[in-house]
Amino acid sequence: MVVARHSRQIPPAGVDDPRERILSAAGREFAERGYDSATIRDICLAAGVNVAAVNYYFGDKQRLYIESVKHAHEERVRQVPLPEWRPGTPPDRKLHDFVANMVERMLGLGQPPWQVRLMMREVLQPTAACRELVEDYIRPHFAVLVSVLGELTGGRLGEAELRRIGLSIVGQCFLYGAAGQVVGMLVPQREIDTLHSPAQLADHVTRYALAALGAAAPLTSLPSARPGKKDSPA
Amino acid sequence: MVVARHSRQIPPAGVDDPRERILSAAGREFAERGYDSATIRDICLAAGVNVAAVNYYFGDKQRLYIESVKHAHEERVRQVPLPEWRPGTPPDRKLHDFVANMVERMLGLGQPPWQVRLMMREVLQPTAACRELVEDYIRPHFAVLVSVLGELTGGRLGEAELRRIGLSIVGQCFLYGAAGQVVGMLVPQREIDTLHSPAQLADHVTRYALAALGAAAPLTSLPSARPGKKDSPA
DNA sequence: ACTTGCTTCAAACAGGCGCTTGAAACGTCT
DNA sequence: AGACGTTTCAAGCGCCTGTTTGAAGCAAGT
Repeated sequence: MVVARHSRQIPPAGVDDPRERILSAAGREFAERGYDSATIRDICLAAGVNVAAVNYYFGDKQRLYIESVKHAHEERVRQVPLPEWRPGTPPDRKLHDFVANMVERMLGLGQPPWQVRLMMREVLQPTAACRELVEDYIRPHFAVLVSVLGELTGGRLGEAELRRIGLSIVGQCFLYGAAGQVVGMLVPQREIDTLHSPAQLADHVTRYALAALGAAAPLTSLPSARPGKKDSPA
Repeated sequence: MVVARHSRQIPPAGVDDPRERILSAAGREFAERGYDSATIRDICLAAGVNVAAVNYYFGDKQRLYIESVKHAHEERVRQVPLPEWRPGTPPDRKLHDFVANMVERMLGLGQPPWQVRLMMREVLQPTAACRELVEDYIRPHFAVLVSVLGELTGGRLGEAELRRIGLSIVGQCFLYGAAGQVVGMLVPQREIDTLHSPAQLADHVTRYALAALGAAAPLTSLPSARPGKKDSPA
C-alpha cells in the first residue's frame, strides 16, 4: 500500500540528487510565497522533477516544508558561522564582531537571502518547525551575545538584565531584516546608502550599546570623541 | 453586465451594516491566516452574510483586503492615539510617553490585537496597501519620535542621526510585537512577567536610549545613580 | 397594484490545489 | 537473461477556491 521509503544508505548529496533539488526549490518558493501560496507543482517545476516526487521523498507538503526549513537553516549556519575569538580579545571588539556577523546574516547583501526570509517567516508566525529553529540556531547565538555582554559589564548586571539588553541589540538588527522595505520608505535613499549599510548599521548598534552601558562616550559627545565617521574599530 | 455599485449616500455605519461586518470579519481572518489562507467563505460565515456580498460590496478579494487593512489601521489610530504634551513637558518624559504608547499599540495586552497583526503582515511583506499605511500611519508617528529626540539632544545631532536612533528605538519594540513568541521561548516565563511586561519594556527602552544619549546614567552605574527600580518618571 | 432600484440568496461555474495511481524506466544483483 | 527493488512519469481523483448568475426579497415612489 504505502510506498516503502528507501533507506538511503549512500546519499550522493550532489546537485543532481532529486531530493536535494526539491529541498532547495521548495525553500525558495516557501520563502517567497509562504506555505499556503507556494504550490507543489511550482516547486517541482523549478526542481525539474515530477509532482509525485514530493510524495515519494517527503510524504506530503507539510513534511517537505519542515525539512526545507531545517535545510535552509543548516545551510545558512554553514554560510555565516559565528566569529571565533582568540583569548584576550577585548569584549567591545567581540560585541562589534558579533553584531556585524548578525547583521550580515540577516541582511546579506541587499535584501536577505531566501534562507533568512524563510526563517523570518517561522519567527513571525511560528509553526512546528519553529521550536527546533529556536533551540538549534537562535538560542545558541543569543547565548553568545549574552556572554559577551556579561564579559563587557564585568558582572555588574544580572543574567536577566543582560538578556534584556541582548534583545535590544537583536531588535535593532531584526527591524532592518524583517521590515527593511518600510525602513527604506521612511529614510531618504541616499541616507540608506550612507548611514544604514550593513557595516554602518553594525557600527551604530554597537556604539549605541556601548554608550548605554557606559563603555563608550555618549552619542551626543562632541566630534572629538568619535563622530558618525565610518571606521572599523582597531 | 457589471453590478452597479450604489452610491452609499447615507452610510449608517452601524453594527448591522453588512459592509462594516464584512470588513471587521475580513480583518480578523486576514490577520490570523494571511491573505491566501483566508477564504471568502469563512469571512462571510463569520460576518453572517452571503458569499456574493463580497463581490457586491467590494468587487473582489483583493479590494476587500486593501479596504480591510485601511479599516483596521483607522480603527487602531482611534484606539491608541499619540500622547499630547502640554508645553514645557521635559523631553525625557516625552520620550518615555512615546515609547510606552508605541509599546501599548504594538503589544496590546498579551498578544497584539488583530489590527496590529494585520499591519505587521503588511510591514513584513508589503503589498499595495503598504505605502498608504506608511504615509498615513507610520511616518507621522516616526516624525514625532524624531522631533522628541531632537529636543532631547538639543541640536547636537543631525536629522539623519536622529532617524537612526529612532529606528533603534522602534526596532526594540518591533521585536516584541512581531517575534513575541520567539522572545517567549528565549527568556524564562517568570522573567517575561517581571521584566518584559509592556510597562517594564517601555521603561527599559527609554532608559537604554537616554543612557546612550548621555541624558541619564549608564545601565551599569551603581544603584545609587538610577537603578533598575521601576518608577514612572516624575 | 405596479414598477423601480437596491440588496440578499442558493446554486453553480471553471480552475487550481494536494495527493494518488498503475505502469514504465532504470540499475543491480544472481 | 531474468528477477527485483528503486525511481520517474503522465494522468486523474476529489476537494476547495474565488467568482458569477438569475431569481427572490424588500422598501419607496407613482
